[in-house]
Amino acid sequence: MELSTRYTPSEIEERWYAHWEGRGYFRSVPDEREPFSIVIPPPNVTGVLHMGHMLNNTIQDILIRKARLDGKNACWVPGTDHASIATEAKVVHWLREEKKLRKVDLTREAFMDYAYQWKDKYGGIILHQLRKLGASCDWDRTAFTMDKGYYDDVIQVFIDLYKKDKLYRGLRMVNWDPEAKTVLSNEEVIYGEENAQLYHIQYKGVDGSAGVTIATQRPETIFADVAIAVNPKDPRYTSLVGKQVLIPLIDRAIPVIADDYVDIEFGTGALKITPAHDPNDYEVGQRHKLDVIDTIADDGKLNDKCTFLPIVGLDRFEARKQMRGFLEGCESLVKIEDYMTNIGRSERTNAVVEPKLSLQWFVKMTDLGAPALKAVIDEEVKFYPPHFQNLYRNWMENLRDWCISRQLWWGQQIPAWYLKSEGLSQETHVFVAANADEALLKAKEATGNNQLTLNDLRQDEDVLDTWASSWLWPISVFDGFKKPDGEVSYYYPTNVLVTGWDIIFFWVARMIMAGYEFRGEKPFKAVYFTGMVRDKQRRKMSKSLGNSPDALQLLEDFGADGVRYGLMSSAAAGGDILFDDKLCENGRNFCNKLWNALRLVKGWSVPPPGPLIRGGERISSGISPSEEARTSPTQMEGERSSLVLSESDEARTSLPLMGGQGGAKNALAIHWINHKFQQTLTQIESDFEQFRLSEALLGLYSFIWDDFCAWYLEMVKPGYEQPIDQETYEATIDIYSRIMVALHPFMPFVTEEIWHQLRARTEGDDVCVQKYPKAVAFDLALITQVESAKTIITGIREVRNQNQVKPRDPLAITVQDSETARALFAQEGFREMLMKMAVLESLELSGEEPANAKSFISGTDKFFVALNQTIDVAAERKKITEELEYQRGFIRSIEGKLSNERFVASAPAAVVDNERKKLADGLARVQMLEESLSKL
RNA sequence: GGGCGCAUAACUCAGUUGGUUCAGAGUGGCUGCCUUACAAGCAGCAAGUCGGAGGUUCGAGUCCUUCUGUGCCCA
Repeated sequence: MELSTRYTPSEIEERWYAHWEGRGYFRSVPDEREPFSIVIPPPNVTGVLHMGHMLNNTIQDILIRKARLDGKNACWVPGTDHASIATEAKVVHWLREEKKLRKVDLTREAFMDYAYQWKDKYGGIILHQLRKLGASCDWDRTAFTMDKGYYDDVIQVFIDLYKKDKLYRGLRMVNWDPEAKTVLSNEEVIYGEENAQLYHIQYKGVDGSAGVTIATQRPETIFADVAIAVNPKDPRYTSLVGKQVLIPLIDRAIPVIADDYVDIEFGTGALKITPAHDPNDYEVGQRHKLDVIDTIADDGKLNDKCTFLPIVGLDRFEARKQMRGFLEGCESLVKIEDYMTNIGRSERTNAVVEPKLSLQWFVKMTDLGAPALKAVIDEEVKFYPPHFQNLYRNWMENLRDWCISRQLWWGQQIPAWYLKSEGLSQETHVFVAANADEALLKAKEATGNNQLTLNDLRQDEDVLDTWASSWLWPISVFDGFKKPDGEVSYYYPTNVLVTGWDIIFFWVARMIMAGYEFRGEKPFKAVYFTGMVRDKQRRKMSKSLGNSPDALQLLEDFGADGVRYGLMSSAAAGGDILFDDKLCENGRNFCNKLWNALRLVKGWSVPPPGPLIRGGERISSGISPSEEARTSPTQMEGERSSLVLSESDEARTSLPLMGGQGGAKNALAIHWINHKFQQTLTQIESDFEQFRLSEALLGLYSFIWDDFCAWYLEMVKPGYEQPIDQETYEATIDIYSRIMVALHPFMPFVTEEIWHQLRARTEGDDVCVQKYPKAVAFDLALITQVESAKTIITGIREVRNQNQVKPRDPLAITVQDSETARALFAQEGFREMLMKMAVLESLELSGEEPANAKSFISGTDKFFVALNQTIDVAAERKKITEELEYQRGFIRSIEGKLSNERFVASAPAAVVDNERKKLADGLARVQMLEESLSKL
């Protein structure tokens, strides 16, 4: 079969994904195996796949696929978050555009019907997009934070917390989003430096004196002022404290008070106190028992409490503009100065947040926080990278109560009912219950009035903060609230959470709290924090900047494996990644490399069983192999070669080295690549344990590209139109297959395809469900030996390059006879390997230094490359002299170390021995260089 | 103001408990190759006082102090 020179991912990916899913490989049910579970950070149900998702989910998929290959019961639970504000906004927009309906004209029930319709039609697109990435989620478990069961869990938790007195309703200063007309949690407010103006306004004294000048950036709120505050230590104002001043334009008298909160340095040192519109002013107001005058309505417009009619009904920003004229008109405006300040904006709508006094539901955080903080400090829950502990601790030690009510419809409606009757304060008549009937029972009980009906009750209009549902995610997706002893006890705690550090407070911390509060146990053993994906200019990728590449287009252009490679190759845990298409290009090229290695191997012809063919050519030389190549073991028809026959890696690497059908060279190459693979696997195992996924991938990449393709395949590759021996062929297919398993977690599609191209496989023999190769002990000496061969070959190639000798022109090499050289060449296959890889016509070991040759040193051996050209003696002399300088310096530094008694006495013996060896090698090299120099 | 990071080649970044020839990778650059798997490729090469200064140590890119620059979080 002809294979294209390029790997074409598109149809291959679709086919394999369907195959995996069809065979139920991603399905997990509890069994006797060790579980390995991950719950997906649920993307917004409105979301579409972006770079952050791809990074995040690639990491999860790698971990899940690795666990699956390791024989664990891997379970990855997918799902979406109802994202109350974002989704409600989309639904409102959709109703307006498509249905010509306004939210205000709809009943709550009708709106919710439409919202669910919208969700079913447009929601969860992202889950389908994740399939294109290769995400091996158990789709049968797809969860949604507004599913009936999930909804009920959220309600039950609310009731539970209320019963435990960890939840209360109270009047507090909150962050109000006038655009979405809802309250926001502190975490939903984004602060940024913005240009603003500071208005210096004079408040005249009631006694006709000059009074005081204050500085404010919000002149439109002066009508809500209830006092002027100064610092008690401020000598400028001591005489004023206790006096009354007049608010400009309306001439309402307010007192001047003293409070430590006031910063003497800032502005004029006098501060207007507006408890309704500033959290700090609210605190001051509380301390001094001042009134609260709320002059701004829910929509951000000024209300009639201003008592200054010209600006009533104006938006707060418009009012601010007009205030300038009004203040100038009454000669109260002293000056306006520009300054930079932090402005808080709504994460969702970008509207400037309005501090507002409001009656909301809060979760008490102190009790919840303590075990959650301890868990992380004690590394019960381990953070990767660990420094996020500090960020977490910083926040957890300064917890404020969590405002969980939102003035929206899309979400879990707060299960609290109030008695409608006038005159009763809502606070004293709140009934928290699972449903209206229960609430009614409670109401009757509490009031002693059995005549009450459902009509007398009113349910709280608000819904819960989205995070007040997603903090239950790791428990609820396993139905852990209703069946605490069910499968949740198998999967929980989950193994690892993979998420961006930007939601460490929103979500991670709260999940840990919920875990301990509702199950008495952590929700996950480890948290892997991903960095942010940024563009080349280091900007965060965002829709508004338009700098985020289209995720689907990337998958289309480079293939899922290519994109996965691109994201992972530069994604150390916690570090931001500067995304560049180039990275995906590397990934695509890597797929292509793998593909072409396949083409090479598939192109080999294997002769039918019969007389053995000796693959390694023997060229007579002065070197005699340590012993005659042993013949390969007798083989049964159809049995795999001795070099590959065993299923266990242990046996594979402990085989004696001997020449097989492919000769000593191929035998050496096969052994070497197998041992090198073990070495790579050992590293990968440790990388995985520490979540060093990027290192694991790069390790595999260089093993495959350099060791396997550039060296191994070139070593065993037969000559043009030559067949390959059975043994080498089998060994190659075998190692190639195992490499595909090792790479599969990172690049699932291309590895599955190649796995099937390499051999005819029986139904169900898929790479996706193999056993991950287990690292066993490897022979470092053997690896080092072949490394020396590589160094020598590179040395010869360099001489070639420098002297314009064509790669295909055979060269004659002389090796300076020495003990070390003899030892090297005693290795069977070593010489043949050099002959082939360096393209040599002869290789002699000799005591004589050949004339007219270029020399180089590798290790402590000296090689002469015969050239049919005159040697530039001066240039050669210069080169050798430079090298000599370097080597002498090298020796001096080692001698320095070794002559230091304290070094010799305190450093470990191995280190000292190694220094001695380095010194001896250095001296040998110096001697050789000096010889060369004298002969020139 | 409090806290947390980062600074290594032209660029983007690795570098694990301090110790092998440890100063690395990829990209870019340079030289030469259309070599029968791959030009999305092959062979080779050059570039760094590991931000500055001090300290601990037999030994520091790695640990400590400090300075400078820079980014982020919280207030």
